[in-house]
Amino acid sequence: MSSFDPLRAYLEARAPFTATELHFLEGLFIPKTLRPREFLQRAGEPVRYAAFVSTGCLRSYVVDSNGGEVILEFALPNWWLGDHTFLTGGATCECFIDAVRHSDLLLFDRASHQKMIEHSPVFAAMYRVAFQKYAAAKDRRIIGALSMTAEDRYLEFLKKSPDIARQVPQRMMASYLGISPETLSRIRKHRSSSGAGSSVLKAKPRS
Amino acid sequence: MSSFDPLRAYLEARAPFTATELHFLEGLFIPKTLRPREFLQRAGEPVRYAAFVSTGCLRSYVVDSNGGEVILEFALPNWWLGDHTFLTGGATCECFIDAVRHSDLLLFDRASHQKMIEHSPVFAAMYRVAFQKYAAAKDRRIIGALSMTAEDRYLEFLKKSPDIARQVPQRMMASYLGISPETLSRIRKHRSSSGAGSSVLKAKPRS
DNA sequence: CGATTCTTTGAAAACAGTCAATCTGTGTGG
DNA sequence: CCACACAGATTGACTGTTTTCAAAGAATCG
Repeated sequence: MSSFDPLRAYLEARAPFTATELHFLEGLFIPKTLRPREFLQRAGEPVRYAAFVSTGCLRSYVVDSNGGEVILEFALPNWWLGDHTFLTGGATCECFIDAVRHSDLLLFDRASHQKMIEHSPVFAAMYRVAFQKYAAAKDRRIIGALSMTAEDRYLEFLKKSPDIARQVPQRMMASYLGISPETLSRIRKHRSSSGAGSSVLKAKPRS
Repeated sequence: MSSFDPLRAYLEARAPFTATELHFLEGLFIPKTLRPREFLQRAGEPVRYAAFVSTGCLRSYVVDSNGGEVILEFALPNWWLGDHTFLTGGATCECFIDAVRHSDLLLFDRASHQKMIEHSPVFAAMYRVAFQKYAAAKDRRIIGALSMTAEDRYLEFLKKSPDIARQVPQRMMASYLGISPETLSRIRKHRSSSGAGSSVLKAKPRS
């Protein structure tokens, strides 16, 4: 029983890694446990690690000019997570990363990541595929943020990420969707009362 | 004088390619010219090509459920452009790509792209760096779309992409920013008349 | 020119945010 | 076990931004 097991399973499910490669890769990851609300990194700190999530749930977020948190992404088991400057060589983190709940991670630094890419073509190919899917998902999120109403974004989120919706507080879901907690609360109320109408918060029953 | 020259210059500026490598790469690209409004691809068509832009200006966009266009990105000379399903193996295009003005492109298909990555480690590394920067830019756009007002998004766009702002119609800029053409027109009017009142980027004496 | 297409403008309505108060559940210490 | 504190969620009233619809005014291109 090793903390590397979840990542080994992840890798083996995606490409035919040899035992030698797996052993090589294992040596480059550093196990780390985070308690709820504990930080992996804060904005402004030097960029150190990115992580593979073995168990738990984390989030990355930035703080905007008004002091509000904007959640960039949530990470569940079998996801990769890091500051978006990690790969491109930025000196300091642009975002905060902390644990939503107790989480087990496997950390790696830039030098290790470089070694993985260079010494394991299989890993390089697999990582490229994962990264490309991730970029396509970002495009879809941009489209949603620019063209959909708050309610439709919420419904799509429930449909596409029910596993995340189940375990993060409503306040964080609102932040991820770019809406205020109050608005999300009203959307939910509207939907639970009036069956399943999609579009608007019409005619409030003024008692 | 070859249509490959702009791409050769792009590559040589970023990594030490050998003459052999360059010649190998050159053979994988197909020159193509697009007139204004001519399509490279339409949503629903099979995924065929992605492109390197030598000259001109293109855009990729999707059509949302209300029939409105949402522009995903503009591409200027020295940019790569393709459907976001190009790299991940989707069968059909999710977006439209057409030329904003007369443009010269170098097309490549998936098989060629695979060859570039596999046979030229230098190209693979360079492409990875470009792609990672591109993904980080997407994150910043998500943050902006979720947390900034229409006016601030417009101002940031002017600051970060003055070259694009100069050559695309206002209507398209609005679509890229996720606001209606009318709202963009009002923002511009408001700014030209009343000096420079902005909600966040106040008093920036740009001489 | 004439025909588009793009931009501007006005008025009304939809949509979402803010502020403030209340309600709910959870966990803590007495 | 209870009382309390605290954070999260809900609700109401209000404000402000953005969209929509409609029409008129530029600009562009064949």
